[in-house]
Amino acid sequence: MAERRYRIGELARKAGVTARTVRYYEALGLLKTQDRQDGGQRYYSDEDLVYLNRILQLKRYGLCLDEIAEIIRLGNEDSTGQKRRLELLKQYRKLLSRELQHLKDVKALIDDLSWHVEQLESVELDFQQCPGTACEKCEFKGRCEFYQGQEA
Amino acid sequence: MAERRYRIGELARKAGVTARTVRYYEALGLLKTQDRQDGGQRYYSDEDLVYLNRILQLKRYGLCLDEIAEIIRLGNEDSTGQKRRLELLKQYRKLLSRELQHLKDVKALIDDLSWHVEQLESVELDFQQCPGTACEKCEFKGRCEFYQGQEA
DNA sequence: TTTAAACTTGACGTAAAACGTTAGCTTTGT
DNA sequence: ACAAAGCTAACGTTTTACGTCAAGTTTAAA
Repeated sequence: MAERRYRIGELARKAGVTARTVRYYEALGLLKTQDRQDGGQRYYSDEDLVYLNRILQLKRYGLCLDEIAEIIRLGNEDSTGQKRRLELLKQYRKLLSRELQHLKDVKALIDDLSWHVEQLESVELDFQQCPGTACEKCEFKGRCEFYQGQEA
Repeated sequence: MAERRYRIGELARKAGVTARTVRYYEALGLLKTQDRQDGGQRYYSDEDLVYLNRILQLKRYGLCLDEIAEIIRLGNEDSTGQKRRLELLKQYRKLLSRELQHLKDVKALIDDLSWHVEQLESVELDFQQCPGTACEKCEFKGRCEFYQGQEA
């Protein structure tokens, strides 16, 4: 494994993005800004490629660039002490709990749609009649959050 | 439960949105466009409120207005026959499988971040050094997707 | 050495999403 | 009667993640 060095175009190609994207990420603080040749062109290593791929992975996970930048920023500031490390952990945990919440939401949606599909299969009701006049005789009435609290 | 009738402002207030939003939803085909008074003002029933709330719920679940519109549109066309009902079911199932995929992604993210938190707690590595030069001696090397396939 | 390809910064453009915000006029409730 | 609430039409806004010139410079290859 020779330590190859890439210019921006090749790096981008290898990661499946454009050079513009790489510069954009650099501007946001996601990628390093040093390591220029005399001419001023950017040079990258395999390590940088791996780093970029990691960023793209986090993006695929659904994080926006801002959130990724925050993670990286906190990590960078962490080179000296332990105090910031704890801060980073705190951020991670925040992200984690947010995503756990998200997971709960998605589960709720799936549950909801599954229920709806069941209803469609049982032919009796559909979204347009439910909730509404059909509520009274609906066998799922008990679990309908809209039917509840309509008294007030 | 008297059949109360609301004008747009009150409906919006009850649902926690603005009148603009209601008109916007109507324009997108999410809400009915009939039932105007002679003067041309919109009038709504409790049923409409429930309907609007249902839309907002789907939004909270993470669906965009376009997707919600699609669901409603399919349902509306379904008033006559059974053929379209099957189409609607297909759409639902598509949505369901998409969200199941999403759920997998979120789980992967949580798994990934949990792992990272563990690493931070065990002090040895962090995001900035990983992956990179530390890879060789990394105990998690086996599960690192970046370390793999760097041979080519 | 000479070019064409690739790179540089800077700046403006874009595209979708989901409304916000006038403007000018009409309708409705007290 | 008159303010509050509605109406349509149309342009504005914010965010995100880049795309796309433009005009000049560097690098790799012949």
